[in-house]
Amino acid sequence: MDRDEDPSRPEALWLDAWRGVLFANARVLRVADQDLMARVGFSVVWLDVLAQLHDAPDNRLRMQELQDRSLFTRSGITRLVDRIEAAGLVRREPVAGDRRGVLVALTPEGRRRHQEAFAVHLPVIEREFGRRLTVDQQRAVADALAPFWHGEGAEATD
Amino acid sequence: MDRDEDPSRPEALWLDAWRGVLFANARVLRVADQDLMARVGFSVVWLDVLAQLHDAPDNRLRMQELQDRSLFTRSGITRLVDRIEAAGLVRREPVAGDRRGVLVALTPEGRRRHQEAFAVHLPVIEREFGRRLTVDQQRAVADALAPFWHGEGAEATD
DNA sequence: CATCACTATCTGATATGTCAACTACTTATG
DNA sequence: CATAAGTAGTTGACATATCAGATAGTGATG
Repeated sequence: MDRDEDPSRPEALWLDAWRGVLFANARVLRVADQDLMARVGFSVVWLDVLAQLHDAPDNRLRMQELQDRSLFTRSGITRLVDRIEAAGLVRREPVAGDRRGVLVALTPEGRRRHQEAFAVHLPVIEREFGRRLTVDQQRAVADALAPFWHGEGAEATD
Repeated sequence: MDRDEDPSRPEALWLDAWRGVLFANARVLRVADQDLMARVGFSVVWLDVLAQLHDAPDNRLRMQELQDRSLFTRSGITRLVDRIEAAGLVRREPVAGDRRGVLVALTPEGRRRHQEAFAVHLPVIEREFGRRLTVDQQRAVADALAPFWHGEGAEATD
């Protein structure tokens, strides 16, 4: 990892990149979250859970898997699922062969609401985020930040 | 890290970029927050407030200004300041000429702790974020996301 | 100077998320 | 099998965030 760093502003580059991430995240998420809440009735946190289940085989995931794919703690997931279940969008089911475990399954209603929310949410992200970047920038950001969601402990020390 | 760029999904690019922002933000922030909490005794939310005051003229801001500038807290400034004040890092002062308003001022102790926290925090961000990107990637991300903090669409419709 | 509309901040009720302990089940070991 | 160690998920106590008023001060109007 030998790279020459500009002696005049040695840290400015990664610090500016970090600041960009911080601000982009905060600004876009605030708008998108409020929009989603107003138009669909739940937040991006719920949408994330529904999306994970939507993408999962058979629309089902164990609590543990849901946690790995999210940024919540174990108990946080428990309570989050409690609420989404109370709203009828997911359902808890036993796991065949392991009576400790719990499967979280998307209900038909959950699938419907997910599609609706996704359709509403995507254009907002595009408008608030995507449109402000050129295609080259989109690619650059996607590539640069991919390690953060692909592998957890993935050292991207090229 | 060659990602499959399927031409059948034209939106995948900015969506992947957004996902990167989302995850990078959350993952890095989580580590940095825990580190800061363990080593300095307060969270990045506090650091954010102290930093805003540090950068402000005369190390003072009104509640309203603090709220507008804070990245991490959209509301609830009153209670946040309550806690930071109870810890002795800031102090509430009356505003000359407007008895409704409140000025939040950094105390000497607050200034000291801010410097300490900042010195601890920066290297963590570099390790968790900066080091995972090449210099070219740092530059690309910084350039692409600059609009989000150079107060462009910064109108908070809160 | 009474009153109305507006602004700045605070407060109570409630929602959300965390940590540490807990229950229930599984697996390994003798 | 007994039992101990490990795993999956939940719960209670607590910290913090959020929303809807409440409170107090300002400025304009007649």
